[in-house]
Amino acid sequence: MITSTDCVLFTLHENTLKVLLIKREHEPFKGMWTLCGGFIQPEQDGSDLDSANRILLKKTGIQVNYLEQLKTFASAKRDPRDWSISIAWYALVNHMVFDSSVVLQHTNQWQLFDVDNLPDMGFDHREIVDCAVQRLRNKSLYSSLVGYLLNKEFTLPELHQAYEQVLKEPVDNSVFRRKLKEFDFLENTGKKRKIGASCPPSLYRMKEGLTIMNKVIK
Amino acid sequence: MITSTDCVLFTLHENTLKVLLIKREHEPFKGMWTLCGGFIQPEQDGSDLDSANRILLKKTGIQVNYLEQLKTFASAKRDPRDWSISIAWYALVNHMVFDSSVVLQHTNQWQLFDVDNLPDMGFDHREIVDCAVQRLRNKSLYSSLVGYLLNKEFTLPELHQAYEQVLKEPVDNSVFRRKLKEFDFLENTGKKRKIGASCPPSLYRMKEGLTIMNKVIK
DNA sequence: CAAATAGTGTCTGTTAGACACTATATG
DNA sequence: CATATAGTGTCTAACAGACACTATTTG
Repeated sequence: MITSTDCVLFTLHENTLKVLLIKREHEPFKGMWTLCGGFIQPEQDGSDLDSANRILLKKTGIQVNYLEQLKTFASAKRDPRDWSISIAWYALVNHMVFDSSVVLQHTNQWQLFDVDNLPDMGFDHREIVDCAVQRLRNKSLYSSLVGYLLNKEFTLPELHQAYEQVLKEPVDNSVFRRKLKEFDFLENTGKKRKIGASCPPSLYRMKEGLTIMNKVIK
Repeated sequence: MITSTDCVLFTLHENTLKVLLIKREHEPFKGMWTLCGGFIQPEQDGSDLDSANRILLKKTGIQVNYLEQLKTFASAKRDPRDWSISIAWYALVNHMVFDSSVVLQHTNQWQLFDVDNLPDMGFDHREIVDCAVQRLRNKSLYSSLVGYLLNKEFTLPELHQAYEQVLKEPVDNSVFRRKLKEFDFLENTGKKRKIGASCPPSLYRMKEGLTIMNKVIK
C-alpha cells in the first residue's frame, strides 16, 4: 500500500491561472508532468497537513499562503506499483515566490501551465487538477481565496483583475466593490501605489485570521 | 500505517436527522460509540469507493442511496495503535432500511443518534460527524440530496418536512415549491397517496441519473 | 358540504447586473 | 488643466420571503 500526498499549486502569471507541474525523474511515468507530491512519512509528519507542507517545501522551497485538502484519490490502479492512496490538496501563492525560491532556481524540471491548456500528465493527476480548478473557481465566488494569489499588499484593481483571471469572465466593477464591502476581509494599509499620470489606488492587505467568507461575489 | 474508511450514515427518524453509530467490540475505544468503519482491503477493493460500500454492506447490510467522499482524516495520534489514515464518507438512506436489514436485526450494538445530541465517541469520530452534518446541511440548500433520505416514492409535503428536519428551520412552502420547479429533479409518478378526509398529495420520485442540482433552496 | 390538507398568487424589500457618473492624483 | 484611472450612484429586472388565497379530495 502506497500512502502519498499531492498538491495542486496555483498562481497567477501572464494574466492566467496557472498550476505548477514537475517533470518526474523516476519510474513510473518518468519524464511526464506530475503534481508536486511524495510519500507520507509517519516518522516525520504529525498529520496529513504536515506531509503536504513538508513535501511542498522540500520540492519547491515555497511556503504557501493557503492550503486546503481537496479530495483523496485511492484505487488499485492509479499507481502501477501498488494499491495507492493520495491525499490531494490545493494551494495558493503569489507568483513572486517562484522567483525567490532557491530550490526552483537550481532546476528546470518544472513549469507553470495554464489550467485550461494542460499537457499530458502521469498517474491520475489530470483528474486531480481538474477537480482543484473546479473547486477554486467555485469557492472564489463566495470567499476571499483569490486574495491569497496576490502579494501581501495589493490594490483593489489588482484584486479585481485577479478575480477575472481566475473565473475567466468579466466581473462588474461596482458589483465587485459592493461585495468586498460586505465580505469585509480587507484592511486598508493607508499607503497608495504610484503608477503614472492618474489616480493612485490604495493598498490593502487581508485581515488576519480569516480564510473564508460566506457571501457570493461575481 | 493504518488505512481505513469511516462512514457517517444519515437518516430521518422521529422527525430528526440522525446518524448511525456502532458500539465498538474491540480495543481501542472498546465499548464506545463509533462510526461504521473498517480497514481498506487491497485484495478485495478496487477503489476507496468499493471499500466504503463493502464495509457499509458488511456491517449494516444496507445498500445506500447516496454516498459521497467527505474528507480524509490522517495523523499520528488519531489512532493509538499507529499512524492512521481514514477516508471519511457520508451516506443517505431512508429509515425503512433499518427495519429490513438482516445484519442489524441480529445485533443491538448500534443506535441512531440525533446529530445535535451526540454521545461521547471513540477516535476523532465526533469531529467527522460534525464535519458531515455541516456538509449535508450546506449542500441541502442547493442540491437534491434531501430526496435521498426518503423512500423511493414520496410526496411534496414529505420532502418539504424533510428539508425542515435536515436544516432545523422552517422553509416557506411557496419558496419550497418554486425552487423545486427550477431544480426539476422530480418526476410525478401519477399516483396519489390517500391519507384521510383531505386532499391526497401526488407521489413523486427522483429522476434517474442525477445526484446534484445547482440552485439555492431556502 | 364541512373539514383538512394540497397547492398557487401576490405583494414587498433586497440584491445582482448594467452603465453612467464623479473624484483624485499626476505629468 | 488635460488625462487617465480610481471609485461611487442610480436604475431595472429578478428573486427570496411572507402570507393570504384557491383547489381538491374524503368522510
